[in-house]
Amino acid sequence: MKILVVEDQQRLGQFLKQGLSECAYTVCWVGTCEDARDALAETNYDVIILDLSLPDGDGLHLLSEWRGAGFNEPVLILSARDAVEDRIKGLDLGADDYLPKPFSFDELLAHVRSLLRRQSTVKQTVITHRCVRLDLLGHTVKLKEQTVDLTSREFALLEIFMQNAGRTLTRSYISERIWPGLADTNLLDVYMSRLRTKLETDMGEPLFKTLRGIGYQLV
Amino acid sequence: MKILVVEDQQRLGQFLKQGLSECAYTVCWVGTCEDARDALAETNYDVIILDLSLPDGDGLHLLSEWRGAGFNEPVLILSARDAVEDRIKGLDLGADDYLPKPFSFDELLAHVRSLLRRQSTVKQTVITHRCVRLDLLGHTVKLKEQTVDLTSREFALLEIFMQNAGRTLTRSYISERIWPGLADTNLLDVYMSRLRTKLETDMGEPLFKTLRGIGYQLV
DNA sequence: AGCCATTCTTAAAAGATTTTCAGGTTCACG
DNA sequence: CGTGAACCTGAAAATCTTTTAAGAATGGCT
Repeated sequence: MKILVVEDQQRLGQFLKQGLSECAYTVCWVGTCEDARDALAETNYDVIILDLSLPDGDGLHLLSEWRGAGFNEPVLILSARDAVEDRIKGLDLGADDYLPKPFSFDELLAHVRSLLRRQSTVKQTVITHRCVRLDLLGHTVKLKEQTVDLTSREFALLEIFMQNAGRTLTRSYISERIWPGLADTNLLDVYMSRLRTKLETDMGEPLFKTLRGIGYQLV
Repeated sequence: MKILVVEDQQRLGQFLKQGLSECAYTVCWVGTCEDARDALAETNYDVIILDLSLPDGDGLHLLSEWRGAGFNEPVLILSARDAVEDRIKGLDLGADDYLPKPFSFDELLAHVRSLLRRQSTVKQTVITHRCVRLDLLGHTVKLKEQTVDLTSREFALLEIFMQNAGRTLTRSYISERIWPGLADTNLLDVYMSRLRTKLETDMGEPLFKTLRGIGYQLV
């Protein structure tokens, strides 16, 4: 389970990162709005813990930006501001939970568990990786805000990679999934080439890494 | 939107019922565990507001009973107990939110809105109607256990009907959704015919009803 | 460097889907 | 009952997707 912590205070950020890590969560800790934007654009998170007072902007603004862009990860707001109006504003902007500072770490954990439990009953239908967003329900693909038209085989292939981002997938594993019984063809090569020409435009490093003799990997 | 309020204090219960009703929610107010059980067994609610101290039992016990039975309506716990341990216990038993008394009504509303919003983003991925099952994620259709192969246009057309089962859909509405800008063709006729031959096999009454001069309806 | 196996790319054939079109059927209304 | 508009259906044409196949490029190895 991946958690993004957006917190500028050094002490608290460090504390959260360490505490959550010890509970077997994968934690990414950023201290600015800009870094938070980058982090979320890159991968999916299961929960976002968001402090409102950030050096380069308002957390609430960041939240409404995300919701507007279609990100619907559960957000837990962390804030010293305990004015009722602020809490209402936060919830109405799309926050899922609100924990006033100071709080006990155990209580934070309980809130995180609650949000995760809820999330797990909801099937994830949008997968994001780098600047690629795959909507399984809408069957659409976006490459940094631009819609990319993929045929159904192309989509299926990309879906396998997105579901296993970072992992190495062998040729036979992929082929068997998309073209069962059609080994000994070079279909996979052809479709990898097509995906690359459609997706690997103006990107720094390539999206798909070839592992000679083994298979491929979405980096 | 239907809300179940479980609250034994006369004054507070009345206040909540009236306040929420004025916000256009349908409210059912009960004062005991027993009534709450009955109410939930009878119909679905979109949100449950649960007070912990009840005359005939503990609210937390009721909650764990529900979760055990598979009810996963969002539950907002309302409680004077503000000990951290109690809040943690409530959340871990399956509550989605915790509002300590006393609270402002506006804040309660914000929490309710947040819970409802989250609920609505939970997308249904399998739609069933009569003996037709449509899996939006898997992009598959089953007609009483038998898989039916549909092309993507056929699937899109069926999806519109399944999403609006029973409702009358005008020709222009459907056409505009699937073939934007391609009015004045008889594509809809052609595809309705195809869907019918694929789906209306050995069924009693037909699946699609034609409303002459208007459109169609999934019955 | 030179070789070989693997992977990449391109083009064209094969296959499937979508669209068009024309003739047939049904239904409401006079 | 005849008429016309609306709807249905089958089949051909156009388009798009998938597959096949063959030469080019690449990378590891001696």
